[in-house]
Amino acid sequence: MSEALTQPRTRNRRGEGSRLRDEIVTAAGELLDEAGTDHAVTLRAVARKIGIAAPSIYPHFPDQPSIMLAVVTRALAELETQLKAAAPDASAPARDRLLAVSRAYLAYADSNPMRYRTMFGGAWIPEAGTVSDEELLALGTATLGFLTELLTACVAEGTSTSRDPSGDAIALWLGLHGLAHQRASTRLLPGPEDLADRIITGLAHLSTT
Amino acid sequence: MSEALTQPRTRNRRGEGSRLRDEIVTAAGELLDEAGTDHAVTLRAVARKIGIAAPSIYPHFPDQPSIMLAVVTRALAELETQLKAAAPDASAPARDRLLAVSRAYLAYADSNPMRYRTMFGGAWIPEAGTVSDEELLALGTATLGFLTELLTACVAEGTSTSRDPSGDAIALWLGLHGLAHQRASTRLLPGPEDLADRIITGLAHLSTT
DNA sequence: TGTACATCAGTGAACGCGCGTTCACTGATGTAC
DNA sequence: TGTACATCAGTGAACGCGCGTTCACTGATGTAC
Repeated sequence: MSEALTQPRTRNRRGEGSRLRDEIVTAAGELLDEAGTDHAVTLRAVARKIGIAAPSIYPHFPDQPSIMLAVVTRALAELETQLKAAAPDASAPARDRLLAVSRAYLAYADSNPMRYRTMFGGAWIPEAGTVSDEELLALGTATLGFLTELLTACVAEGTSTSRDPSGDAIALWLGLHGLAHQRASTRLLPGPEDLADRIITGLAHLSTT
Repeated sequence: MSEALTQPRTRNRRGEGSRLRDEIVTAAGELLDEAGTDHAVTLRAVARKIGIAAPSIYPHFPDQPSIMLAVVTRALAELETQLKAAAPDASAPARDRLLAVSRAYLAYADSNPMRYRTMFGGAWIPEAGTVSDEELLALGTATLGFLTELLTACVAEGTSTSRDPSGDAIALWLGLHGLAHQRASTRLLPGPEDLADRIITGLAHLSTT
């Protein structure tokens, strides 16, 4: 009674039952953002948030970790979209594109700190082997591929002195990840204003001009 | 009965009650390492592991987060000790000392992945304001100070071209953190063999010779 | 067009479990006299 | 030296709670005839 203040939820029409799946993933993501810990994302809490009975989740997800996996999968897709949107078109200098994408990566983490931590924090990784390592790796590969591509273009353009763009792209990603994760964890340790650019130029061997 | 297979634990003598405090912190750290998630570190699990009754924890810790704080505080002290132990004495070139300490940092994370994630993962941060931000910051400052000192020495020695050693020390720490955290989270994404050295030299502006 | 029926989307009550926390307690140990 | 007593270290039973999960179910909706 106390939680039925919202209207009793009109059920989905036949054939549209899978809409609930989306609602579950959305609600789980919101709980994560609000509470700042995956402790809060319980089956019952998700159900409560949507306004359904807890058992209604079972037709869509076998257990809690698989909900988390869906949240992370969606978040990674979001991140990729935002990175692509932030990149100027290919006519712009590769150096500018790499900087823009790197900054967009940090911006994503800044505006979705809890989600970011969950995506790359490893804490959500399913207990049992419900998700294969390969699957996990594939999730993060798109972003890395993007950075590799841009760094290679910088080298071709002459604005990066990297002698191993694919290896250095990993180093760059790790540097971005370090900064993003630290900022997503605490707001302390501000560092100099151009900290992000130092990390990017340092690891991508970019020219400083 | 099933868990009283170990002998019934001789109680501490008078005045030595605070030994139990140490045992609690140790047990919590072990649970963390074994389970790989702070979900496993419950008051009851800790008590079970030591072989005491759950309420016996209360004279030593008011709640679970304060146990986690003690675990993290101890782990940071351990890390600091290992970094100091890994540094050659001051007669060695500063560049060698910085590399040795940076590698020791990564080695610590590699051999204590779960503990590392907990230390810097932010997930253990107490819900309420039981610990001040300043306190948290102070915990991590020792390591950073160490890096700053060494990087400054490299500049003086001429093996680093950094123009802002304290700012670049933060960048270096963040780079190390990114790699350490990633490795502590999954064993995937191996990258090139000299990945660590690329990050260190890139961010510390070290000479490559 | 009407109607019986299968299916789909979701419910509500109930279970057993481990948790944090409380309470009154016990029994060994050191200390004051 | 002996003994009464305060204190300290830790116990064991009990509570209420939210959790995951099961089960039999309900009622609307589309479909076959």
